[in-house]
Amino acid sequence: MDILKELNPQQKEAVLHTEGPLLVLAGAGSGKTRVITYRIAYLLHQGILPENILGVTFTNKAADEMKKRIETINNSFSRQRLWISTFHSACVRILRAHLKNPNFTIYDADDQNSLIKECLKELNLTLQPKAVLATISRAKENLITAGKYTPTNFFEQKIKPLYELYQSKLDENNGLDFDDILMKTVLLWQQEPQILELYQNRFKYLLVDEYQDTNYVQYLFTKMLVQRHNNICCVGDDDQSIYSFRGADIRNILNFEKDYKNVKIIRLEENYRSTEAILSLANRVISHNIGRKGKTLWTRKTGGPPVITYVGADEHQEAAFVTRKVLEISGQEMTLNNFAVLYRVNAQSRVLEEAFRKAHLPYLIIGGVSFYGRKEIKDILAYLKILVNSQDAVSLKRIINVPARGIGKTTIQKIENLAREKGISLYSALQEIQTTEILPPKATAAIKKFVELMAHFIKLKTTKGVLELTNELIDKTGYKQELEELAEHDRLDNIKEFLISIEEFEASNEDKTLEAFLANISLYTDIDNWDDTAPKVNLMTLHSAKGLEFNYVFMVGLEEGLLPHMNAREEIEKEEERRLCYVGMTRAKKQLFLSYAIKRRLYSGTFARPSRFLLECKGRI
DNA sequence: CATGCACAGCTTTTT
DNA sequence: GCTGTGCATG
Repeated sequence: MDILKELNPQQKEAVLHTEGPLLVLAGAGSGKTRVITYRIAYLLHQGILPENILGVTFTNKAADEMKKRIETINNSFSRQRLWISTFHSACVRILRAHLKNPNFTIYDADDQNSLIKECLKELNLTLQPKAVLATISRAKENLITAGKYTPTNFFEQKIKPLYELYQSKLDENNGLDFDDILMKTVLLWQQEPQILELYQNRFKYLLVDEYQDTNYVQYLFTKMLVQRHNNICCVGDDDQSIYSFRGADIRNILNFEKDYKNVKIIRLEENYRSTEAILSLANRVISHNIGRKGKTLWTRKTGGPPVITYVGADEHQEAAFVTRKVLEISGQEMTLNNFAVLYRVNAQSRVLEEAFRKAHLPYLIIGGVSFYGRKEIKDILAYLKILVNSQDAVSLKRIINVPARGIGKTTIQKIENLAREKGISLYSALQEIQTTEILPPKATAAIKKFVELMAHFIKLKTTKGVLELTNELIDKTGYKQELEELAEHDRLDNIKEFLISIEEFEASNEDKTLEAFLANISLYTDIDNWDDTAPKVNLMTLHSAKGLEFNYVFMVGLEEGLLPHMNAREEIEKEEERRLCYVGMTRAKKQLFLSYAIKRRLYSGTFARPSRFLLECKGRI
């Protein structure tokens, strides 16, 4: 097979070792994606059917790219039958196939927030929604359902009833949060072994990317799945584990040898991305961490322009430095998409934006408030979600009076009361309440009009596609008109963009139903649609930068308190900050710039001391 | 029901 | 120090 010539000995070994558990410890820029794609291409070449392979990645973007790359190597297989997807997408597919009520709504962070606030109100508690949700999320990641949740301290005692109420509301709404998607899949497999068997038999070969960032449910998912055929290939890098705050457990990769028998371990240590100047510095920083699997990256790209450190008087000077350098280098040879500015917290982007705008440098912020997180998009999506799942009260309450149609807070309260009394959904209560005299005539008329409007859309849904339906929706609800009257051009543009994304969905997916569209869109984020060829400087957090590479990388705000962040107090947390720093540094191909400011106004504090990670490079820059 | 003001909250977040 | 949220007022 010709393609094997394009691999180095270790990569080739990883591709050819198809039977039995395999752990590939792949350093930054060592051709990890190449190994996975070639491995799948090789399996297909060996006559393995596409439906017998499951590849799991962490982003849709990675999944899409992988699929494309496999096709360029080998395009004689059925794209439909090969599953390369995120954990969540795979689980949604499984749940949609086996759940009694498959038209569930996926609740994002925003929806979760509304729901937990309701719960806090009902139980008369004043905890931080964020803290509550984080605790519930941690529980779900560890497969602890509300019923099984046993408090061990005062805080958790307060959480218990909240978790129970929150979950019962989710169930009533037929809504699943992101954690439910994973937890319910594994629970389904535990409760109905014949369903698990179905998938065990189907997926003879499992590949998991970014294994260092899997949490307990994801770990279980993979472990249960491979029990029959035992062909699991996990690829990851313990030095790039940066999501422990989301439940990622580095032990999954560190204990791989104990979890599976006859494990083969292959290290990929040749870095094809960065120059020696960059890599030696990164190696130096990460060597300060203990408890590593241990590997040292090397590169053939000896020398290279030195890593440059810049000290600014304040954050504005720092931003000016970045702008100046970008202009200087881009003027000579490089288009702007070759540049990235990486920071620890999103709040740092503002100063940079100002500087870029002043210099007329086009830039693009990745992450932050996502496109699908925008109010106008979420509103439209809420309408669509109700059409699929009328039990979804969160979405219903979101748009019942958007645009304003005379259904106020008291009215909604009365409808909610009726729904609770009769034990029916909020949507059913809308119909029910019209036959009573609970509401004043004006409100009843407004409800009637709203219900008729929704009924119209529900009927339309059976005959029209998603695009036509949505077009009519923004029109008939008066949503578009309102934005036009308020001259909200940005929002109108966003809606136009949303309509384009529907067109793209209809063009590229076989299942063009609204159900499929919603399931798909809930699992997509900005980075998945990111056009990395547009001539713009990329701005993003260090976290968002994982898996990406740029010729020129600027890491800004290398100060104690920012990187490592002040909230990372424990030593293990400091080590994760160091890994974050390592991830940032290893994104650079040609040249790396490190900077900090002597004085920085962020929130109300001032940071002053250079980051310890800079000091750890000492003697090298 | 819309607007304004006060006040909380502020790390990262592939899904 | 800034921004989004939530309640009170008109």
